[in-house]
Amino acid sequence: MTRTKEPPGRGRRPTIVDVAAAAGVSKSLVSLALRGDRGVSEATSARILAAAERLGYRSNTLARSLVQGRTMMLGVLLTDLANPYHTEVVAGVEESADAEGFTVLLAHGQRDRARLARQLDALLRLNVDGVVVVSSWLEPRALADAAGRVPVVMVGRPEEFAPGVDTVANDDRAGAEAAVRHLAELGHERIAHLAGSGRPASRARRRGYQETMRDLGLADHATVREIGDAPHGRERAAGALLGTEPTAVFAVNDLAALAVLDRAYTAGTTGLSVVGYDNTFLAQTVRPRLTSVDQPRSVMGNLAVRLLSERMGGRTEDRHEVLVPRLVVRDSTSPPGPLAERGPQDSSPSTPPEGREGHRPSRGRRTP
Amino acid sequence: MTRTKEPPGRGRRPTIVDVAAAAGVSKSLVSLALRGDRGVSEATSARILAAAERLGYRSNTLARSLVQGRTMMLGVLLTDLANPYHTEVVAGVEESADAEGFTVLLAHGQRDRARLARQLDALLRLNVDGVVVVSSWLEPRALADAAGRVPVVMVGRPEEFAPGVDTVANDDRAGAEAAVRHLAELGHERIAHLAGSGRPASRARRRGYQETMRDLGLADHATVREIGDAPHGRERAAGALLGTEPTAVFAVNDLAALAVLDRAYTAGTTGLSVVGYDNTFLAQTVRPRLTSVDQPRSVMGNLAVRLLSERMGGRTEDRHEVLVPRLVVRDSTSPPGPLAERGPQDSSPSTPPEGREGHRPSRGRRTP
DNA sequence: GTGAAAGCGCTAACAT
DNA sequence: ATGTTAGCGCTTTCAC
Repeated sequence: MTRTKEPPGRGRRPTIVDVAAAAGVSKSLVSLALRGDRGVSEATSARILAAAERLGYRSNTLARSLVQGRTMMLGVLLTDLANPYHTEVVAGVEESADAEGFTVLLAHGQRDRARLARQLDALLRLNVDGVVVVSSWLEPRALADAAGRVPVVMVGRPEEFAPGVDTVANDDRAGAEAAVRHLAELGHERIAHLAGSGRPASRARRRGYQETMRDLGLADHATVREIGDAPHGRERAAGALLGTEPTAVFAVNDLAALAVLDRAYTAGTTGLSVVGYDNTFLAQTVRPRLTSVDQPRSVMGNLAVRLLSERMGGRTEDRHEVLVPRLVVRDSTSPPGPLAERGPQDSSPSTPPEGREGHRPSRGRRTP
Repeated sequence: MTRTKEPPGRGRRPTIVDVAAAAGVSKSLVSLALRGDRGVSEATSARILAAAERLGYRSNTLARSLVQGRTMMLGVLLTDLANPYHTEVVAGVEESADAEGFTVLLAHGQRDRARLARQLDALLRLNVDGVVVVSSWLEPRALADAAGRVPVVMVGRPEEFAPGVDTVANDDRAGAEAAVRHLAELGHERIAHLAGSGRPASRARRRGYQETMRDLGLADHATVREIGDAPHGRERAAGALLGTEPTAVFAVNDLAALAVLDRAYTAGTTGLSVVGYDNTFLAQTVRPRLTSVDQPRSVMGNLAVRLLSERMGGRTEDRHEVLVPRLVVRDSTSPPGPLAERGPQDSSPSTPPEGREGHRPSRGRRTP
């Protein structure tokens, strides 16, 4: 029996049944017409659409998803909203998701494993059709667990590969190597490294630094300081590193690079070269503009969605994509020597202050 | 009849019915036990929980929400993921939402009105219980529309108040005034303004600038350049502004302030004072550290959630909260004169390089 | 071309 | 304390 149980007054939102009543048809027809199923006569279809419009009808995603068993939603779980690296990956995800007709929902877990797990759970309960995890903080266990229910891809370097979870990462080792080689080519020998703590990506960069120093015969000059958890850990470690009197520093990321420049400035040190990592917008915003290793963030986001669709399409073997980073050279690196400090120099607004490229991007792929 | 229609094999996720079958009880009992309803005997409850655990059961939010008529989800719609001002507001929203048991879903609309509207629509179709819009780009029309279905609060200065929509904003006029007065107190007279284009917040800051200049008897020195839409619009406008030879600049936001410093540096200008707005982390990251007007972002986020709960609690009159910003003084402002340039100076890591406060935060409230 | 009926997974009366 | 029954709003056979 198709009827309205109460006048569709303020508060109750119109349902398909209300539209049906208003148009004088059955609710099945409304459902069909609304999704443009041809097989509904022009006339009725028009009548139905008009009624829907008039009532301000909007489909209830919950109800539809419940019956269809899929939501056309992709969940993105991220650790750090404040990190431009992460948000640019998200932009890539959104771009591809849009193209495939998915709606993207973001969940933010902070740097808190428990919270991250809760947010992931919330996404799963919502029955998103796939999840992109932009974080290496989530425990492999939780990740694998989620992958048992829905396609999951993680962007970033995992502590260990979780079965069923695809990954997209950049080659941190190669990025570190490019940074160190750039400095060595400029003539630096005393190249120090300001390292991150613990996370897999940091470790890989550090390893890349050390191996490259060794390969270049500069192993004796290798010096590492690790950023601690304490407040101002970055500045403190940077200060300690400068105490060893390097002529150049490869920093684990752009913020660390800024801390080095900050300490150098404070100490009156001059002519120090610094390379960052991630090539966030900071790198082109601060003075001196930062030489930095760029990861192809939006490509990584695109790729994540592609991997998800492949899984939905039935792929079962795990896939681990590794993209090649490229060095972007700007003003924070120059040959060693006390004269290296730069004075004012024009970079007119009509010539965008972009860096010269070092490496060309390319892609590696491997399937264990 | 409680039975499983097919073996809960790989692929089909276990439902409450599966758990019921496994525990040998009815599905209602499972529902009750799962939500810890006392009124279920210890023994059965334990049996049910065990079965659920064993099957890896997780409730289906879709189904629950459909019947309950609410989702315990809050939607946050934001314009610009890359803007730290926005993300810090979001952090405030998350904090309060967590405390009230809501899950927060973020939707990202870019700076695109159409996309923004689509994302809002997606949130509504999901039946979120409330929406926080962190953006002043969405059309008042769409906003009011949404407010007709669910509580909506917008954070930011609206083009016009949309009926049914609460707002939370900072007093841009007062912030601008604080900035200009600070510069005047330092002895500046030739204080110029690098203005934003169009948006209500920019307009209010510009007005604040002009009125304060007038009040200080400096109207004759008031000079404004507006940032255009062209690429490098910021740098171009900053350059033009410097052409008028001000001794100080009040910039519409931190990025604009950086553009001014950049142009000044390039031109070899020395001793220029610059004040930014928003006090993003950039302000304390770059050299010189930026004097900037701070908005109480997390408080704004908290407040947004409070307004939402009030609406859910039945409030019907609109509410428009206006928070008072405060000036944070750092190194980019000093008395006028060519000698004002700063050399290296210690700010040891043990003394956090925080700014001295100008104004104290406080709160205004108004209900039309 | 259109309508009736069954159900998605869950909760919430209402029985027993 | 436990089971039965009716939906939530929608899609989807399957008749007419």
